[in-house]
Amino acid sequence: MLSTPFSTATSPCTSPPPPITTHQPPHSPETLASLITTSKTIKQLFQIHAAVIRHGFHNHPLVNFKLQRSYSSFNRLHQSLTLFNLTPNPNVFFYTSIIHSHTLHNLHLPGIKLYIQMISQDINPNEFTFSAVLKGCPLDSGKLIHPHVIKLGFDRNMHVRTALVDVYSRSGDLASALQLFDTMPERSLVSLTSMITGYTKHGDLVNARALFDAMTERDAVCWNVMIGGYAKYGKPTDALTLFRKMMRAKMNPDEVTLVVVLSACGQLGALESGRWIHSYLQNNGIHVHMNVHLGTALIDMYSKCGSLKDAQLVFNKLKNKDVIAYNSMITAYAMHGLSQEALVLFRSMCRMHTRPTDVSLIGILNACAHSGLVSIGKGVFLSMKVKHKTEPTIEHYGCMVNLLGRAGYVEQAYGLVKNMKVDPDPVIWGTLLDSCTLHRNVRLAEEIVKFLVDHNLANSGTYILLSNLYAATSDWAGVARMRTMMKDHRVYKEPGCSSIEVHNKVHEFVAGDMKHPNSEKIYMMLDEVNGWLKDHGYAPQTDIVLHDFGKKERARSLEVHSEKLAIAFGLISTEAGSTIKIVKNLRVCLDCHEVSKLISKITRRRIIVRDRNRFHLFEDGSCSCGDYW
DNA sequence: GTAGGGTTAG
Repeated sequence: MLSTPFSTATSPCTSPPPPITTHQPPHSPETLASLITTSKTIKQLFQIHAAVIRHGFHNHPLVNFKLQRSYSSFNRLHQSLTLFNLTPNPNVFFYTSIIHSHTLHNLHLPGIKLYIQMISQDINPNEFTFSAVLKGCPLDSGKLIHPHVIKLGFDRNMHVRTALVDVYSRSGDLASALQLFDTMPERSLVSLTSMITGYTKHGDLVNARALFDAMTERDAVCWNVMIGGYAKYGKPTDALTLFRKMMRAKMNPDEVTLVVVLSACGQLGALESGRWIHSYLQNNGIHVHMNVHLGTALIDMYSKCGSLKDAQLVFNKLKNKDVIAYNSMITAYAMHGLSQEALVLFRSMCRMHTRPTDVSLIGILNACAHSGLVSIGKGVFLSMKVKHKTEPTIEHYGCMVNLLGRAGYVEQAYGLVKNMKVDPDPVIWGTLLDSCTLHRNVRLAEEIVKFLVDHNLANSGTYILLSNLYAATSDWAGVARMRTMMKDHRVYKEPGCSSIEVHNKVHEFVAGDMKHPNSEKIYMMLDEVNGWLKDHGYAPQTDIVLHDFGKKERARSLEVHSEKLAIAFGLISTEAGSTIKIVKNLRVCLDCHEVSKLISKITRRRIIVRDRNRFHLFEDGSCSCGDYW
């Protein structure tokens, strides 16, 4: 235990201060001030602070100021604030610095309170103060401070103006942001980046890209914003394309670039590209195990690309694991159906005094859902409030509804939805209807759909799910009714889409796709596969199709599900015996699941499919999900 | 002596 100058201000310091090598008289305020600035560890700072007190310089303005700043830079905001409060008549420097420290810790409201305190003490803020208080501050506070900026004439200052642009653009008031941006005395790289960030944060990638393309100079930060924008808004292919452009432009990627690119790789299931980044890190002397951001991004990428082993390797080597790193690994186990491993890791995380967050609990509940661990899941859910001090959110309820519904307790799940403290959302109704389909519970499904329609809560998913249920029970008249209703309400089914990465390139397929350059060969392969399946006595399952086709046509439409096209392409374009990895946007359908099992047996290939919810590893005729998904 | 833009988990 370190003795700090705060707890033992008058007790002797146990270790001597570092040797003094300047020609300043020993322990002059100037020497101490420069020692504070150069201290490398919090321990050194404590020692110097003790020396300051011993020599009676604790009221020296410069020394005091530097101590305040240093504590803050070592993440000791509390100590920094104590010093500030002990400072008699703090001037604008003290105020600006302590406000900035709060801002950096995302404590905007206390920062704004200090700003108000400063004004009430008749200390005039300057351009530095405004930059500090506006950085990252919420829109309503920003709007209150904006007139002060104008009144004191700092709105032409580059830093202050940029901070204002940032306040508005971050909060989505892009019109105000743009107005401030367009009337700037001059644009800077930073102000442009802030504007681009505003666009990307609100999904306007087109305007963001237009500004980005028009830039005359670019640094890593603005590349990161643009690439990250694509990654976040479901355009991972564009993110990777832009990243390659960045490399061609000889701009060195930094840690943030690689984190967002890894996220894009994960979304795409682009393992080869992800591995390339991992090698890049190793070749450039970046120690992944020392960097929790990159480590976590790699865990997430490997897990989403189906390489759980690699995710575990990175996780095990990772030093200073934080809750996000744990959550990534717990989620990885859950997605791969390894529920016990997820639970074990969760418990060991709690033992290491890392407090679980709502995401950890979502991970655990999903892990239970993927293995039908009903009573464990119920236990976790009930303990959330007491043990983990977390109020269940709609997402936790969603997990529980999924867990109960999948396991066959559909009525219990419905009861939970009716009695929960939060308003049900379309996702939770969808989950419930999905369970009705799985367990062929037409009566409850119709009751739910009637409720949704009566309360104006029905959406495209509602009709699709009920339609699937009618199809599953061969009620083709019901399917037809749904189709008419969907046409009347102009709702369309989200098209199924599967992708596969071959030789560093991602190929996408939608159902019945003929657009791929190798289409002819793919369909020939598919015919061959269908022949094998027939030889193995497989009859296509015709009950999950949405369309009211005749039996033969229904079989035909199943044959060309996007997933089968991707597998067929994988079979013709990868080495015999190698693993085929598919990523798809919807859940695996029953027929594709059966077919994948058989193909894995017939071709002796491992097939890994990542669907909307989890992984399926098909090997030698069976699936890692144990047919429970 | 004080200032503006970017990061990971569901």
